[in-house]
Amino acid sequence: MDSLLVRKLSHFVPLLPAEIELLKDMQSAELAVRRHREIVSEGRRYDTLFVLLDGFAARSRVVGNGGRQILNIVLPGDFIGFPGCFFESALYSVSALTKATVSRIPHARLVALFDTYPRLAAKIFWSFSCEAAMYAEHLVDLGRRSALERVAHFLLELHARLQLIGLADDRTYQMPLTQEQMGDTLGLSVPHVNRTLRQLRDDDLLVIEHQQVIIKDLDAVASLAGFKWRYFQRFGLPGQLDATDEAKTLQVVAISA
Amino acid sequence: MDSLLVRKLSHFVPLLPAEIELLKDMQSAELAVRRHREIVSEGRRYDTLFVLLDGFAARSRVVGNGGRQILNIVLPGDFIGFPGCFFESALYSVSALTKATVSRIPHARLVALFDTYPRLAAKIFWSFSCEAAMYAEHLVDLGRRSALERVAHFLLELHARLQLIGLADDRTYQMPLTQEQMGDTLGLSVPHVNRTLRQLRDDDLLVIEHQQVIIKDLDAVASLAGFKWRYFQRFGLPGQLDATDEAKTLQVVAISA
DNA sequence: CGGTACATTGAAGGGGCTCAATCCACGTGG
DNA sequence: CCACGTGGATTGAGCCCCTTCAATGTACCG
Repeated sequence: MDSLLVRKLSHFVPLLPAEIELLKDMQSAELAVRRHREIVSEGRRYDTLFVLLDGFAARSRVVGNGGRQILNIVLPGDFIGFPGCFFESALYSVSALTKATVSRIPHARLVALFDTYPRLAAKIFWSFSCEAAMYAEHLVDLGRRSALERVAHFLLELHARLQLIGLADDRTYQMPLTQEQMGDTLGLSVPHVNRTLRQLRDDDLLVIEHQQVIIKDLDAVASLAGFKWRYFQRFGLPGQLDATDEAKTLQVVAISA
Repeated sequence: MDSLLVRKLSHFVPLLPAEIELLKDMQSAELAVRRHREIVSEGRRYDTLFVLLDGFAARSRVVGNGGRQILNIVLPGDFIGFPGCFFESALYSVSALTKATVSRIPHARLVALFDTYPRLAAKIFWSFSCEAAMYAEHLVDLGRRSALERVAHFLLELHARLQLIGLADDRTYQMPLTQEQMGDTLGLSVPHVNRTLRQLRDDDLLVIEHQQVIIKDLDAVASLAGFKWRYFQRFGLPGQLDATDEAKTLQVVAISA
């Protein structure tokens, strides 16, 4: 069975068999990370990319006055290291929200990929674009949506992302975040997150119990949140980078090598 | 003289002379865009990247209830098209805030770059990382900063970015945004932007008059806003991709090929 | 059994919004 | 040359969403 990384990437860009092999080959042995432990620390140098194989993690920044902003939630199959990994030192911390396992991809391997297998490098970078699009969506959330819309939108996005990797079924999924962590991602205080969840529950739209999200009325929640699929659409690359075009790809590799 | 694009890119990653030539060559003739005109429209397919050569532009999204969120301000030398250009249809609109001129880079040229000149492609993608980092910073703004901090931080960031391309001097720069546009980027209402600017003025920290920002007390504003350079640092690629180290670079290619 | 982590609820206050009026600079046509 | 229209800045009054502070409840764990 394919790894979650492969499964997620192929949702966006078709992967050649050789590329799947290469992805597998690039990763180190699995590495266990304990809950609350930092995988990447803000301000520190680091020269490896990670892939989250299992568990939840959060990319975050602490701000002067003691507050904290979670930039995004990292799910299994996601890369850890963009965009910070391209700077002198990490711009943000990434810490495990649950027990997690990761594998490492040495930075040098990624760089080398540009020479040896540019098309795979391109595909990986495209997945980074997807991540940037999620940031942008999050921006709209914080800038222009009410607390109710934010919470609803957040939970729907998580649902959609988890479904993509087979970790959520139709209406429910496990969601290990505390209300404090939700508040930190949505720019809300803990009590208000709580009240907002209560309202969703009272309105029979959505319940969280025992870390399980149960969406009672998907359409209503989606319309309340203004949720659209957007960045989950497939990439649009007419003809190019297409898995059915293997001959051409291999030829290119030969030339550039 | 080098173009602004080259000048900006070289701040982050060293460019080889051949790469500079190539960048120049990839761009179409200049294209004039009138104020308020959309360069890219949300939801529409489009298959070219743009480079903003002159003027200001904004990447934005309209939300259900009539509001609008500006995701970031596009300055001369910036690419237009990330991350939206990698999706079926544009995720956001980009519209000119002033009279502007752009040049086009056909999407196909960029894709081809991965085969013909992967290292330049890599550098361009690295500049996209920088953009993603700005999104993240903007997230912290909206999530965890007060109106006063937001406005101050925003104006300092613009100042720093404009200095990078030689469009701002020590303490002043031209800033063509209306208060409404500032409000749309900072998630604030027009009256409140106004009151906040007034406060900055009353405290002798910063003035805007005739579309000119005058920073009276840079240190005070910076500390108020918690402004740090962060994503303006150079990229940290020890040895690799370094223009002064071409021999080693080639060696890496040879090994990994 | 006490301790810790987290959820829940209440009361009070404030930061920022909405609504609305006014002002100002500028361009345009009569 | 002036009247008018328009886009934008400015200011005020009232209110509401969300925060802060604080207390209580509850599950789990050593």
